Amino acid sequence: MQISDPTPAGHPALNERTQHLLKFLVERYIRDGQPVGSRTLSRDAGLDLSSATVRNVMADLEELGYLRAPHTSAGRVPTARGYRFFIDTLLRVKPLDSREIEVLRRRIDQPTQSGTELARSVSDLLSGVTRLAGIVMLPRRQTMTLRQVEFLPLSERRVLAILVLNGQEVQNRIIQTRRPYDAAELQRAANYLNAQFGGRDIQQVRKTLLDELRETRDHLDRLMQTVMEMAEQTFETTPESDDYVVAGQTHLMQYADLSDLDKLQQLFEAFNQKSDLLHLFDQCLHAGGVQIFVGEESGCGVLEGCSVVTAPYGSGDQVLGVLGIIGPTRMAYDRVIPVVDVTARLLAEVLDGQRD
Amino acid sequence: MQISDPTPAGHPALNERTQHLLKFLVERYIRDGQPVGSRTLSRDAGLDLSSATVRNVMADLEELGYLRAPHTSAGRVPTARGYRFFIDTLLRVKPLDSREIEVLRRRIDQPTQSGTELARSVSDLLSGVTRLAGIVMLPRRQTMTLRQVEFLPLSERRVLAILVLNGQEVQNRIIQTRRPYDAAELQRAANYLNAQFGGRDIQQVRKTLLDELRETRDHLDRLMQTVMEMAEQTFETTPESDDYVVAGQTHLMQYADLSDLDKLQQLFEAFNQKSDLLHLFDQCLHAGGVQIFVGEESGCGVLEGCSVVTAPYGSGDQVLGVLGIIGPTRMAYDRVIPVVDVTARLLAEVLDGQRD
DNA sequence: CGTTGGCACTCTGAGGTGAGGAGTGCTAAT
DNA sequence: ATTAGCACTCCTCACCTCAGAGTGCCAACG
Repeated sequence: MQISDPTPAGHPALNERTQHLLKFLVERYIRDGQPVGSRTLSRDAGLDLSSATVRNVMADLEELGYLRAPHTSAGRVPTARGYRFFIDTLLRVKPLDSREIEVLRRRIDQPTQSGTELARSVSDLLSGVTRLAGIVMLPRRQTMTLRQVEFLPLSERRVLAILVLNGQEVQNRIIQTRRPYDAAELQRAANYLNAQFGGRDIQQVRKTLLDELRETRDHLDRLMQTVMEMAEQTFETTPESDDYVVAGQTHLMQYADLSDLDKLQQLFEAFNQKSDLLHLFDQCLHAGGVQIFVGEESGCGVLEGCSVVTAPYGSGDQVLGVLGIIGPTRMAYDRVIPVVDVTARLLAEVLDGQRD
Repeated sequence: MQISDPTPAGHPALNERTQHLLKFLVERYIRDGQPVGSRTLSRDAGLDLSSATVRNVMADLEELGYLRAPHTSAGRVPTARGYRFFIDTLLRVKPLDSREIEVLRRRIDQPTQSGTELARSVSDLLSGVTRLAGIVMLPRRQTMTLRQVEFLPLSERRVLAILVLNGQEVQNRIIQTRRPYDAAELQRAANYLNAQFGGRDIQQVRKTLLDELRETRDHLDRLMQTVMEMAEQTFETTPESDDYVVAGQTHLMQYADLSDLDKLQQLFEAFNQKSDLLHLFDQCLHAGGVQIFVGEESGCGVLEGCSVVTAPYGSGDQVLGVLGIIGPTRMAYDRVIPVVDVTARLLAEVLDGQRD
């Protein structure tokens, strides 16, 4: 597994002792959620140092921006920068054992009717295992390959267009037509489109057709006119179905770190809003591995106090989407990271399997 | 508009003055969210009574279970029973003016691709207008009429079944077949099904087919075998797509009445769980008008402190589903009720319009 | 020179107190 | 039946205190 850092920031060299103390402090804070004081470190960190010495080290770490003290006499807490350093250079991830992986695989590899359904079940899984909010972005429309298109007359001027994409995803659109079409005409148009464009990228299809239309303009034969009218609406703005699926939002209400109702509400609204998070996930599409955003690193104001762990998933060598979790900055990274990583891999496997 | 009471409870007769005071108190409490004291009522209720007299009346109302005092010196608050009486016999609803109705109509009567999309947009509307959580239950699968069915071969052993229901709703199912079918066979099977069962209720279709299968058993001709294998999976457990759609849950976080994080979390989980709420809405399907559940009247523990206002909507004389809102018990019923009522009517209109 | 014990200092959070206010219930007078 | 008056209760808030935790700094130590 490779973990990439979205905002590589220079970290000054720290001696081993300092690193060890920082690591211990972050781990302890993640475990207990309480600011960690010098005494605790002196006692439990296993370094045989007096609390006074630890205090000096902590003062240095605070100077460097890795720690901060909520108030004068309250021990120290990691800052976003502290978490960053912890994740980048101190964290040792616990790989999942094969039994756990098997459980995940079984839960992902269930027969599903649609991409959305699969995404929902995977995000459920993520949120269930991590007790955080799970997110699965759906395969992007751009990278969809047209497998088959069919037209079904519904009534006089309404035609149902059916798109089969990537061999498992089916989309419907209802088209209002300018004139009535009969079944035979529609069949011919579909045949033409399938013959010409089957296996091609859907965006490309759209572009090619538009170009063709522009060139040949008026002298289209009847078949091509039909094809054009159908295709125009079929491939137009592909229906923006749900772009991602969230599960387990309610888990976030349990973390004291986020218990401010206002913040929480803004966060939930961001989940519904989607645009901000989509932007964030877009950035992770081509990261080639687990990516972590701590606190406001994501550039997203509402994510203050939250971390996001993502991994792209793909079928074959093609990136299809991104999945991940959102939780409080104070989360068990050593566990969450491998879960996200493995889930992405398993999802890829399953998608590969469904390809025929 | 008729408002029906799900739990008709006998109310002892109250003299006019008492009713007036109760009405004023509830209205004031809904407006301000503060317990209302005898002085306030004596001053503002317009009855020219001393606070002492009012106190006597309030003591009676408390005795009857309509009011309660949060603590000794804190004025009175309506109980669930108090709200109930208020709604049943004191409330005067403010009808929407035609301009508001027009705005609603426009927002509902947008072209949509599917029932789910329409439901989402309507629940968005409900939650936006009322600043509560809006819920729209989708048309029940039972009452769906089969308009058309088509089969599309996807690969060797996978067939895409397309169901057109009620003239606007389209459903897809991918079917794994026992043996390969070619397009012509599938076409014949679809033709048969359409001819035999077009316009019939989908559950009925399923039942009829099953019966037929049981009777004729082994001596089915090839066409009927195809039909059976297809139909079996197509009409089987109709895919349990989302049963209802919720919007604006986050609004509920703003009400101090519900600001207990634990409660709120349970409530949100109930939204996801769906089963409890579905049960509740089922009860409203045939109520024939706006129905209101105050507090725990719904029988649903998590709805403590919440009220639910529902109305069934239908197309023609057929009930299709239920829509409504959920909010704190302390809500502006005089405004919410007509909004829910009118929205249900408008949705029915729109559905009628889309029928062809 | 890094490390340590000691000490004064700061800040939080829990618990206690007391005044002010709001509202009640009761009673006796109207 | 209604009302004024009064004693009473209870909440809220501001204020205080005090113990506990943790710090920063300094001087001493190996």
